[in-house]
Amino acid sequence: MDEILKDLNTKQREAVTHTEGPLIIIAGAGTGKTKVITRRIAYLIAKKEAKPEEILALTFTDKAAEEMEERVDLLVPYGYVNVWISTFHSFGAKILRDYGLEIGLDTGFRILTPPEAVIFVREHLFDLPLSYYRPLGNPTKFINALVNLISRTKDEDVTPEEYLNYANSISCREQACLFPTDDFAEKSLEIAKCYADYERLLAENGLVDMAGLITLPLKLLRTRPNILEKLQNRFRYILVDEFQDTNYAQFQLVKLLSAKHRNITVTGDDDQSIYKFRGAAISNILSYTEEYPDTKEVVLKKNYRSTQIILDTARRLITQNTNRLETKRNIDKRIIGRKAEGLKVEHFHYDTIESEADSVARMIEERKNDRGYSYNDFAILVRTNFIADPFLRSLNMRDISWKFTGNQGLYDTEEIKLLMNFLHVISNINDTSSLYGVASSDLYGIDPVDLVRCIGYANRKKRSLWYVFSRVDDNGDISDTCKEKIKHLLKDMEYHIRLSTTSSAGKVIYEFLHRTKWLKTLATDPKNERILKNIAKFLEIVQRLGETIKRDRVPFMSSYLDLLKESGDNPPVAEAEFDVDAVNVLTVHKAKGLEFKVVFLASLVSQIFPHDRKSEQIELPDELIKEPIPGGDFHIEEERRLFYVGMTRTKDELILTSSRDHGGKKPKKVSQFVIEALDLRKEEIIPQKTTPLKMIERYGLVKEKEVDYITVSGGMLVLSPLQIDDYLTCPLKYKYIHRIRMPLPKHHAIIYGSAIHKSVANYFKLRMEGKRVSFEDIVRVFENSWVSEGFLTREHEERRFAQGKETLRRFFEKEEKKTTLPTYVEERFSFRLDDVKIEGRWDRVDMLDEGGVIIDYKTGDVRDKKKADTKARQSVQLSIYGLGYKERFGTFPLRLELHFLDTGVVGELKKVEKYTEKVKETIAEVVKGIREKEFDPSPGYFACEYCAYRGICSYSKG
DNA sequence: TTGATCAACTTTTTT
DNA sequence: AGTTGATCAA
Repeated sequence: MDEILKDLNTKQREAVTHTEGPLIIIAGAGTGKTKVITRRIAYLIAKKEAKPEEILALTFTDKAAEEMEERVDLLVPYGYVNVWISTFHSFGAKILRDYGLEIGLDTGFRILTPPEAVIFVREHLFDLPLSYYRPLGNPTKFINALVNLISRTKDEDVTPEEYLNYANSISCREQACLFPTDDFAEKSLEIAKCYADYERLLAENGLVDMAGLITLPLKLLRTRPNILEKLQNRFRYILVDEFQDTNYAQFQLVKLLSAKHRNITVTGDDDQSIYKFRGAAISNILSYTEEYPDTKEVVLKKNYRSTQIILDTARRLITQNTNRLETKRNIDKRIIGRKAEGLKVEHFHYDTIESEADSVARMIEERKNDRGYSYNDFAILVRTNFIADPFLRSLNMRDISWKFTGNQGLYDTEEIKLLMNFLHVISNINDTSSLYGVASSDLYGIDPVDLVRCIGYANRKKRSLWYVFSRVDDNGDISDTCKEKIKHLLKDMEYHIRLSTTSSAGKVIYEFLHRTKWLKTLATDPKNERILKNIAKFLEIVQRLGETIKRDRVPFMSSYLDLLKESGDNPPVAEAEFDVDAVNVLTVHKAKGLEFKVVFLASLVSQIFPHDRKSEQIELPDELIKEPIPGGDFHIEEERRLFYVGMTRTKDELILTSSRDHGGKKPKKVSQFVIEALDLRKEEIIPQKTTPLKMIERYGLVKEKEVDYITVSGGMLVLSPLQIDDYLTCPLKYKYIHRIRMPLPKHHAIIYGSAIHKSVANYFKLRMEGKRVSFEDIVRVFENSWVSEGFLTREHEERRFAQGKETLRRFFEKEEKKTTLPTYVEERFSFRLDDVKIEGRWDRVDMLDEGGVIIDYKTGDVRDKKKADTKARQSVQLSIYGLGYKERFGTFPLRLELHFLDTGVVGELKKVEKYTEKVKETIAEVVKGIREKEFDPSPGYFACEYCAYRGICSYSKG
């Protein structure tokens, strides 16, 4: 017993020794919360208040559960202790394994990770009652959002029935015109039905998703009183860690379980609630006393981590929030620091993000040398993973080792890309871009120039790269050494294709690693450890997937992996060894619960910290959220708590940094939180200028530009509007498509679009020849232009085809009513602009009395006029069409139009002159770029997401 | 005050 | 290919 109560302060002891009845421990940062909770468990056992198996302790992470268990083990004499310490989720899983049968659940159920849930929905996409949320032009568009929404809905303990009731009530109100329309009721109903069916499908397949690990036990306890009673009797004491991060459903579960003995202990800190985005209900902690009016309340105020000055500064910041226990319930949370004196919290503002990062690295070096710190004592905390990059680079420049926790992007590493390309080739030898990816890798080291020659050859012959490779002997342009390499590559691939018919995907990959001696090469240099780890991680994923899919063979595996990737799953890359002495770089979220001697809170500028709020693709309606919705600017308050968490990680010294120039056009402002915490006036913030010497030094580090081997012939350059558009999206993409002309598999949207186009054009041509056209004639053209390629499923293709017919019918009926015909259809135009020739084609031109109207037909899901107008204005192609008109007819066209055939919406561009003038400059820039062989990639979130060359482009983001 | 256009950013994480 | 806040012109 002495051991258990040893070196506890009064408040801690009070919390540990409390016996009967509810208890809340409000534990500010660094006040020894874990210590209290573990000692309390030991105390209850030692005092014989409860047997070990009568205690349930719930945490959020495996790590936290492990740590707690370890510490309890040390405190309790008889070694192995039967206390039930686990995460909420694994507790839920255990309950379901034991009693799931009672609610008709297959107790051999499998747990779906979120990406697996996405795959599951995608597999059953056409079994679900979707329409708006499954646009046929991009059926997978909302899958992620739907899975997220359902998960959030479950967090809020909202059942499918409740959602359905809600949707129906909206529908009633909408009909009574009490609600703004925008098909909200219809959409809600669709979601409600989809949610219900999703649940049914999961159950039928013996699956439980993450949120289900909470909601299904809830359902079980609510409908089976005998089981509820059994569990209530069993758990004499229940303890919940990090209570401010529990969601509504989790608290419901705990409440139910503890209803009998009412021995419920929760610990947490309202000021450290930072997981709103995954359902954390801060109201749980804020209104705990309302739920349990007889609760004992202990506030831990002695801090064992930070200096007083740091705590005071953090407090100045956090008291700006309104949703706090201190303000709501008048609790005094002022914490007393580890020591009274200490270093002031400093803020440094810099000119550029680079100089900010350099200075942080320099300060680390200085402190290490002067004060005997080791690298481990330092942490650089950032708001987003993305912003850590410049800091890592600066550390590299000074040869300071670092460990960066949480860099996502396993699928974006070169090694995994190569393996994915390899799997693609094994699945489909005619996948030219993937074969290109494998061939150009270091493993085979085929000369890029020869490779481009082969692709050119493939294009001329209209064959795949594989075809060209297999006849490489006939090709006089290719060097003999290269021919050998190509043959070697083909032999390898053939070997693995044969192997793949009898072996699992994991085995095939493993063989590939061996046969190419890649594994061996990597193992020779310890620097490659990270690459090896990444490969191991990838193999693990393949393994796990292999267990869950019907046939573990490469072709299936590779399409599942594509799906995983598409659905946004991108596991973190391997981390460095834990015990190396290195500076810690991590996000504030990841830093929660950790402490460091010296903390740099970096990149403290507006739009980054506080981060801009990003709304979900599909929002969970407020009405369905059961926790009281907090007032105040909730988003800012959450960010402020996050900032507070970051500050309170510090033991000795806290340094805040920010910088003005982040590479964009607009300068950044210092974060409002810095100003609040330090009570600064704006004029006190003067950026420190980068010295010219520093700037020059940095230039030395810029990677030399890759020499481009694509020739742009002198003289006349011929460009199409599409080419110009592609160049603007990404110069490298332009190079792939229009210079290398890398063949691509057909995308269903392209097949659909071109079939519609051909049908429409054909209709007009016949009409203009004076012929009568029946709807059947149009459909015949449509059918003949249709290619069965690239569709998700047979059903998708059929529906899309039917939709196309519908679109054409509407088009036909509309046009038949008109008395006028187009003046030109599919009319070619070309003009010269300085030394470039622009060649293009108008879909349709109508010469009206007032002037010409150029029409471009589009397929796509544009529903409202405003959006269509915006698209028209933003379309470079349309402006070029206008310029072409001016060049041919000498006058500007009256207007330019985009006709969205699927929806019947028309976007108009009326200020033709302005836009055609502007587009001239744009063209000039593109031409300059192409002439100067500027094919540097411009990777961006959207550009890359829809780029077909992601798999082979090393700059691709996401 | 409103609308058009530009520019920036596409999070944080657990099971 | 989507949204939002800022900024500028009308």
